Order: sequence, then structure tokens, then C-alpha cells
Amino acid sequence: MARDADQGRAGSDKVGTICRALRRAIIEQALEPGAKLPEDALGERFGVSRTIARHALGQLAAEGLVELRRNRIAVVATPSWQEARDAFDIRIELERLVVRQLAGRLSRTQIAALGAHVDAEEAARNGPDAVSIRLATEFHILLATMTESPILIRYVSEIAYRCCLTLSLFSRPHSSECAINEHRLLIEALAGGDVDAAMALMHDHLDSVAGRALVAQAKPRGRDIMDILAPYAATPAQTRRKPATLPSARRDAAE
Amino acid sequence: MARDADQGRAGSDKVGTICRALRRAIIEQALEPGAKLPEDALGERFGVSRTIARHALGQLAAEGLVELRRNRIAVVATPSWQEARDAFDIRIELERLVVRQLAGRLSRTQIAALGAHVDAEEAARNGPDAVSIRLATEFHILLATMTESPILIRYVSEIAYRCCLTLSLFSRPHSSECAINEHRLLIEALAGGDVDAAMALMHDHLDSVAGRALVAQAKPRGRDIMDILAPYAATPAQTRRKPATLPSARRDAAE
DNA sequence: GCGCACGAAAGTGCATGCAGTTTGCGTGCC
DNA sequence: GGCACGCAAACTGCATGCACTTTCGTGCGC
Repeated sequence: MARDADQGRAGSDKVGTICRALRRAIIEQALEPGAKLPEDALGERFGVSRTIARHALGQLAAEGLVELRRNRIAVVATPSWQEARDAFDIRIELERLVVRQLAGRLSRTQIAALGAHVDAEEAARNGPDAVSIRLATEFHILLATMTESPILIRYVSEIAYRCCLTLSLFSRPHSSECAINEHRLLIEALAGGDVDAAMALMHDHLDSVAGRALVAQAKPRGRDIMDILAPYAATPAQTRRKPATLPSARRDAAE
Repeated sequence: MARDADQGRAGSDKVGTICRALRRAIIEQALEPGAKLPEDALGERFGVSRTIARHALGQLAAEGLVELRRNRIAVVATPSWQEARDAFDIRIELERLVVRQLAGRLSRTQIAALGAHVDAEEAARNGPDAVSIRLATEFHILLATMTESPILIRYVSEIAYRCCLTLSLFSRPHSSECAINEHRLLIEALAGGDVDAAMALMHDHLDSVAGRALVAQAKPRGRDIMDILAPYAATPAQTRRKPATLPSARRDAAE
């Protein structure tokens, strides 16, 4: 599978292994946003030294799945609502590009592979949410992989994982049935070679996924305590954090 | 500005410093693609241990500026022509998004800042190519920064640096004057709030930059020997690398 | 009883050291 | 003279150890 450095990111294998494991744990919500990731614990768990665990955390931080603060324990990233929205916006553009490159150029084998994946999603529909979310995400990554463009693959994977993370944060029920159907329609359009239709389909699909998840900024569940308290803290002292509940206000201040 | 972890990527400062230094050295072509980056040398040069240098290399590898091969000296990345093309395609989409978010929403201060930057580009026009390339790249990053979306900023920066790297690989003369003018036009459209015009302008601008650079796959200067030799190696042994010069054939092997 | 300060425990930041791998050079053989 | 083998230098892969920072619990003063 190409050179391992591509997906695993770091050249080494041990680091790559840990990255993959953590990524998966994060997107399956085994590790919730905010969960602590001490270096020693990770090292011990994976049978490596802190050095390696540290390196892996660095990589994941670069991907935005982990937050690294100096002298503090690393934690699973807790994207803000606005970041989630931004991530989806970017994702839409990237995946439209994927679809544009793929429409009408998929081999029979590839189409079959996509179909099989959606079947797997279907099968997992009644299973735990985490798994079906992961499968849905992996469908998009599978699609990206078929472009064979390493850069595009990496970006789509990364942003998809991030979106996956925010999904686990904001959307609870996660209605997957429509998403699965949208996946099928998309495959059809891709196989048929209708570029415009496929791009539109992808756009709408992701938009509605985002929409279902990010409805009106839902309640910020386990979010940062400072954000949660922001509306209550009417004190002039100001919470010294992002204005939070003001979705678009931040785009202005000349900084 | 913002938390340092954003731009510097790694939480630490030392690592971030080295990353920034190397990034700059790379995009200014002080370090040409293929240049070796031994850990000890880096460590010694920056007054840190190999551990830190190694970490920095890991980050840069994640950004695609450095290639990390197991047990081998890290080298500055040497993107293939196809990768360059892919990078620009992605970049176009991302920057269109930037422009879409920015058009008509820039403060007077911001517009002035952009103008000042272009002035700087103008001033550097007769200087070394490396500097004007860097300034042109930084114009786009400055633009991205104004979206205040950390994710978008990161992605645009990354891809812009990568494109910058390929520019240094493929395009020698680098005619900057038209690019500068395009920057001015873009600012105008942004200030005027004409979203569509601005997006189109950005699209054309990047497309023509890519076009000027990647004309007909130029000669792959210092490229990977395996790729260069691929067309000559008609042996059935197959070079075990991507078929190279066949742009779209390379997509298939079920892996 | 409450708040504050001090100290231990936990954790990160980083350098160094050792083992394994690759590279390059010199020697011997053809 | 050229080629192959082998050894030594160079470099990476990784763990461990020490110093510093943060955190949290405890006891003292009020």
C-alpha cells in the first residue's frame, strides 16, 4: 500500500501505529473530546517509551485531533461550533474536488468496492452509533483514496476525521439512514459519469450532514467550561475567551 | 497572535522555531528539494538535541515539505509534477473559499494591510526570485489569516508552502509582475464585495500561476531517478513505483 | 469553618546514550 | 583496471534519566 509514510504520517512504524490507534479511538468516541492523553500512560499502553508517544501526539496535534498545551497533559481536541462549521465548509470543497476527479473514471472494481462499503454501513446501522459514524467517514476516505492523489487523500482524511470528531460532539441521535442512501445515490452518479450531478450530490450530502449535526449550535454538551459559562458570566471581567455564542461576530475585529 | 500552537504547529516553542526556520529556508530555496537534513546537524545548528530536531522534521513531514524514510536521512520533499498539479487544484478550491468568506467583509485596516503587502511585493520585484516568490505566497497566507478560521488558515498555509516548493522546482524564470497585478485586482474585488468576481479572479490567478509554472510538465530537473528512468525501463521487472508519466493510468491496482 | 500556603506527586521538556541500519571507502581478488 | 566484499563512519530508532512545571492534597493560621 504505497509507502507507509503516507497514511501513517510519520516515517516510523511505531509512531504510525499509535497514531492510527488513537485516531480510531477518537473517532469512535472511545476517547471523548477533552479526554486526557498522558505520555507515560500512552507509552506504557502501547509498549513504547514516552518519546514515541510524544511524537505520535505531535502528529495528531498537527492533524487537529489532539490539543497540545505546553507543560500540560495533551487532550483530545474539542472543536468549537464555529470550527466545526468551518471544517465542514472546507470539507465540502475538497470532496467536490474528489468527486469531480472521479466521476466517470471509476473502474468496475472500484464501484463494487464502494457498493460493498455502503453495504457494510447498512449492516452496521443498528449497531453502535460510533461504528456507523466511523463507517460513514471511511466511505468518504475510500472515495478520496481512489483519486490516488496523496495530497488530496491526506487532506480529505484529515478533515473528515475532524468532522467526525465534531459530529460526536454535537449530534447525538445521528440519523444515518438518509446518509447511507445519499452514499448510494452518489455512487450511482459517479458511475454514470455525471460530474455536475455528482458534485451537487456530494455538496448536498455533506451540507445536510453538517446541518443535521450543527443545528442551531445545539447545546455544547461536554464543551469547554468557559464557553458554557460565558452567557452566565455577565461580569465586565469578560471571560478572556472567544465570544462563543456569537456565531459570526468574530469575523470583523481588525485584530 | 492567537495561541502560538496554531501557526507553529507543535506545542513547544523550540520545535516551532525550527519548523519556521526550515520552512522559510525551504520556500526561499536556500534548501533545495532533495537537500539532506541530518538530525544532528539540525540539532547542532539550532542548539538543541536530536530529539527536538527529529520532532520538527516529523512536523514538516506531516506538512509535506520534508520526506522521511526509515533509517535514512530526511530530505526536502521533491514533489512530482502530478503532485504539484494536484496541490494547485486543491489550493484553488481552498482559496476560492477564502475569497468567498472575505469578499465585502474586510475592514479598511485589512485592505490597507493587503495593499501594503503588495507594495512590498512590488518593491522586491527586482530582488532575488526567492524573496518575491515567498512574498507572493505570504500574500495568500495573509488573506487566509483574515478569515480567522484556524483550520482554513492552516490548510491554505500548508498547501501554499507546498506549491511554493514546487514552483521553485519547476519554474525557473518566475515572472512575477503579472501576479502582482492580479493581487491588486483581487484586493479591489474583495473590497468591492463582489464575491463572484473575486472568486473568479482568484481561480484564474492561481490557475495561471500553476500554468506558468507547470507548463507541459517541463523537464523534471532534479527529480526522482526512478521516475526519470521509468519510460526507459521496459523490462517486465517493473520499477515497483508509480508508472509515472501516465497521468491517469496509475489509478487502479486494487492494492 | 474557611482560606491560604507549602510540599509532594504527577507530568512534561529535553538531552544523552546505546543499538541497529545504512552508506561510503578501502582492500583484495579476478 | 575493474569488481566485489567487508569494515568503519555516519546516521537513525528508541529508551532512559534529569530538570522544571503544574497540580493537588494537606496542614496551618485566622
